[in-house]
Parts: sequence; structure tokens; C-alpha cells
Amino acid sequence: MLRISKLSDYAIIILGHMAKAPSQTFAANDLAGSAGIGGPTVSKVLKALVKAHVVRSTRGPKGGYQLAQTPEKTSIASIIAALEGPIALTECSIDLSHCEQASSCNVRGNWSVINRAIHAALEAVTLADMAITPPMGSDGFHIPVKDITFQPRRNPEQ
Amino acid sequence: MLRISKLSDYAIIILGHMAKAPSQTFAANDLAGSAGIGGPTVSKVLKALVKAHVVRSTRGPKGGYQLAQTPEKTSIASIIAALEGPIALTECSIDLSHCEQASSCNVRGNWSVINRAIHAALEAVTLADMAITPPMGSDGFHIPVKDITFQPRRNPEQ
DNA sequence: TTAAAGAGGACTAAAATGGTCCCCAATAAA
DNA sequence: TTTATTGGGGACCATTTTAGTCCTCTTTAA
Repeated sequence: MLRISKLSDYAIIILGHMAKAPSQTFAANDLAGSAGIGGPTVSKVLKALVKAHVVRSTRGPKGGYQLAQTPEKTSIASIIAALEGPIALTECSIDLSHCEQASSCNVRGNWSVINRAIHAALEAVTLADMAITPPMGSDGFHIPVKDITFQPRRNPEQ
Repeated sequence: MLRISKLSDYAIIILGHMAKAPSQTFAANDLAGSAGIGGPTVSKVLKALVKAHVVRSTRGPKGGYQLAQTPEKTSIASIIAALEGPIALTECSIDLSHCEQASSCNVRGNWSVINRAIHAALEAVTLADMAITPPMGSDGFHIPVKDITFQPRRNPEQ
């Protein structure tokens, strides 16, 4: 299923709401209301986003959360990384020492290529892209899908 | 962490071994031995790969498993899909009806763009790419990373 | 006929995930 | 200076998912 976690999903929804007023400060509870997600859960998500410097927080009355950067500069990769840690499809891409197959694994290094490709894909799309509602292409997508290209050149030196 | 499951990981390792002799038939137990993975687990993985037509099986003595296509034609996407079902980062990309945020989610359609990009990345790399051991670039990667490009064009019609 | 393979699926233990709660710290306003 | 409002940090537990094992049945070559 290659899923992102629900919390990451929530994060993008929440940040999507914040992106509508990028310099405004939002209380966690208000965001919970407008996103239709439970209060404590929204808090948990926002705390993680603060740690990762995706949003800034202010305490006290009239406090709340605010985007740390413009929606255009906030990549989906950074949001997912905030909630799930480093983006890597396999354990050994992060820490090889735990891999028990290491000796018989002849596939290792090549994962890195895929990881980079996926990271690039998530880095290339920003909160601004996600937050845009309709007015878009006839197929329902704002970003023309045909314009997303992925072209690895294979084995050129073999 | 945006991981693939261990079983998908095993699948790629197992298929990597099979790719060394693409037309040979391998018994599940032999593959377990050479991959350093438990026998029953290897069987489980191979059964899923048969269902998805990634490998073919033959019963009876001298039976076993064989790649259904050449390693060059076997994409990583098809392998992961065999073990984890459709590749989609969010639930609602597969089935919108279960989404409780639907009404307040202003981010929906745009996931599709990311999903396609990731699918493209996994489709573009094949078993042949993964199975190649060393002889490669100075950084340890066979496929030059610089040659992997991802270029969404943003909001051109706005 | 037999033995060596895979097919299908039930079952369990362990790990990850999601969600809630509690108490502490900061701070604006009364 | 007090109080009320907001976030910070982390513990905790229920649930779900995942991984791994096992059992019985089917196929088929020798």
C-alpha cells in the first residue's frame, strides 16, 4: 500500500487550511474545528510540525500556530518527514547495521536511487500546490500530469 | 516513515536472485537458502508474486518458480503492488467513500499528482536495475542519480 | 504409487499507529 | 499579581497491521 500515515495526511489538511492565510496565527482548537479532526490529534500533529520547523508557535492567550514559511516554500517532503522521520523505503537505507540479509543482499545500493526519486517527487510539490482547490484542468488536476516526467537513463556505461 | 513492507523488500531480494538466471526454475526452499530468509516466508512472498503474474509456478517434483518476464520488463512498481496492493499514499486515492474529512478536505485531488509521480518513479526502475551488483559509478550507484529528473510545471494556466 | 513441489488459508505474536490524557510552561490581559 | 488561555512534552492504551508459522490439499514427475 505504500501509504503515508494518517498523521501526515492530517498535517497536510491542517496546513492546507493555514495556507489560506499564510501569516495568520491559528489556535489548535480552531484548526481542529475547520479540519474536522479531533483536538488532541491536531495538537499532536502541530507539535511535530513545530519540531521540524514547518510551523512556528506562540504560547499564551492569542497564541497559536503560524506557517514558518510561505506555502510555496513548504514542500510535501518536509511535512511528511516531520511526522514520519527520514523518507526512505527500506530500513537499510537509513541504517545498514540492522540488516540481517546484508551478506546475501545484492540489491542494496540501488534502493538509494529509488529513494532519491521519491524524495524528489515529494520535494517538488509544495503546500501551495496542494492547497489549491478546483479551478484546474479538465481531468480535475491543477498540475498537468503530463508535465511530470521521470527519466532514469539506464546502464549508460555498461 | 513511508516504508515499503518487509515482504516487499524480501520480494525484491528474492527476485534479484532469480534474475541472475532469468529462465531457470527455482524451488522456494533453495531461494530461502540463498536469500537468508525463512522458508515459509519466502513461500508466502512467492505465492503473492504468482497471483500478480510477476513469477510463474510449476507444481510437482522439479517444480518451482520462474520469472514471468525478463528482469528488464519487471518493474519495481509491479513487485510492490503484488505484495501491498495499489500504490497510493492516501486511503482516499483508492476509495474516497471512507474518508471522513472529505467535506473539509481541500487537498484531495492534488494527491493524485504525487501518487502518479511516485508510481512513475517505481515503474521506471526495473528488476534488472536492482539486481546489478557493483561495477558502477564512483558514488556506488549504478544509475547516475543526476539523470533522474522530476519537473512538475506549476500553475501554468493561472 | 510415491515423494517433491506449490496453493490456500488459518492462526498467533509482535510491532506500529492513532488517539487521548495529564501536568507543566509561557504569556497576555484584567 | 493573578488568572485564563494557549502550547510543550510525554505517558499511556486500544487497535490495527505486519510478519512469520503451520496445516492440509493439489499437482505431477519419476
